[in-house]
Amino acid sequence: MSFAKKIIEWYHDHQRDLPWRNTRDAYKIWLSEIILQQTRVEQGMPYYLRFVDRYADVLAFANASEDDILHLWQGLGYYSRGRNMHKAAGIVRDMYQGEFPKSYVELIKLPGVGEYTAAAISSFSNDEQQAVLDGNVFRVLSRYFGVETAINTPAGKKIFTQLAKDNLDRDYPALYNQAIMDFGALHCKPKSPLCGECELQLDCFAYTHGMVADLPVKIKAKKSRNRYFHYFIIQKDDEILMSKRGASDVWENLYEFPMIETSEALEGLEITAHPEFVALFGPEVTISLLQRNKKHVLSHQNIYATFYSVLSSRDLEQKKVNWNYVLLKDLDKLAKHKLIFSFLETAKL
DNA sequence: AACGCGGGGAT
DNA sequence: ATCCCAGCGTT
Repeated sequence: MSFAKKIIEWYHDHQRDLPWRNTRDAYKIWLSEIILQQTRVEQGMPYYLRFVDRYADVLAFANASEDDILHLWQGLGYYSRGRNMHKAAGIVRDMYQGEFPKSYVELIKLPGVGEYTAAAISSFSNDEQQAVLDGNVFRVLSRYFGVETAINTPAGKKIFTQLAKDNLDRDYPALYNQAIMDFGALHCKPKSPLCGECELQLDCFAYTHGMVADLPVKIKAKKSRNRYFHYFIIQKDDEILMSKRGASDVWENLYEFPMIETSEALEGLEITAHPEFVALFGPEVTISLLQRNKKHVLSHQNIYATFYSVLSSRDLEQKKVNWNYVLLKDLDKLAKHKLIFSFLETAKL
């Protein structure tokens, strides 16, 4: 029996019932695929349900504002996905008359849709013969066929792309793609895979050679850097000063409190001697510490955030173009990153 | 070819 | 602590 048939056989007995598998609507499949990029099914599920409920079709999605999309995306991470989705929806509205494309060659042109996502949507919505290659597929193929080339190198990508294509079930591309990903997620897991009860055991290179724990090979990421953020809570009557983050850094276009970044950790109220602080607030300022060195871990950096309460007599709204006073009761409506919304949950302003 | 980009769960 | 998740875009 072919590799594909064995995978599909496993799938018949073990598949998950997921909402985006019960539709051929390319819009809904697109929604699920973008949400699930680098995101576990359990984590993405509530977001998927919220999005299909709020935006029933791509036109509703396109006609929302980017702020609205990011607000619904809040807490899911990798926010460029939300921004790119909004751009893509606008393209589908303006260039495709609101009809979501279903072919690989059209899908891959959309922002946020790469090779994996184009293969997934075109096979699931239109039975195109496109093999998906995601983290699950890399792992299953490397173990079963014994490929030791690192998966996160161009050479590895080339080998695995070919291997994925060669093993695609040409008669049932959608079924096979779903099957191999579920097999990787539920059975051929990164840690403690279920080899003991695996029907593919005797044909699996890694199992027969005692290399299951060694595959796939992956080049390790470099170490995270440390950053120190100082956030200022500035209230005026029933309003609070908020700032919208710019490009070329984390959390692009999300809202937060006005802040200063320093290259080293600071003690107590040392921030008041910082040139940037003096330029913003001047000498006539009252400041107090609210929360110190809250650690926030991203995949590529460690952020240490300190929160201060600030009373200033200056007109601070004009200090920066991205600064604006927001009614406290409207704070919930802004798209914020986790550091900010989790501070607000405990702060009770 | 390498890097930047979140947040959370499993081990 | 470390790994990795239905990856993509930029440099």
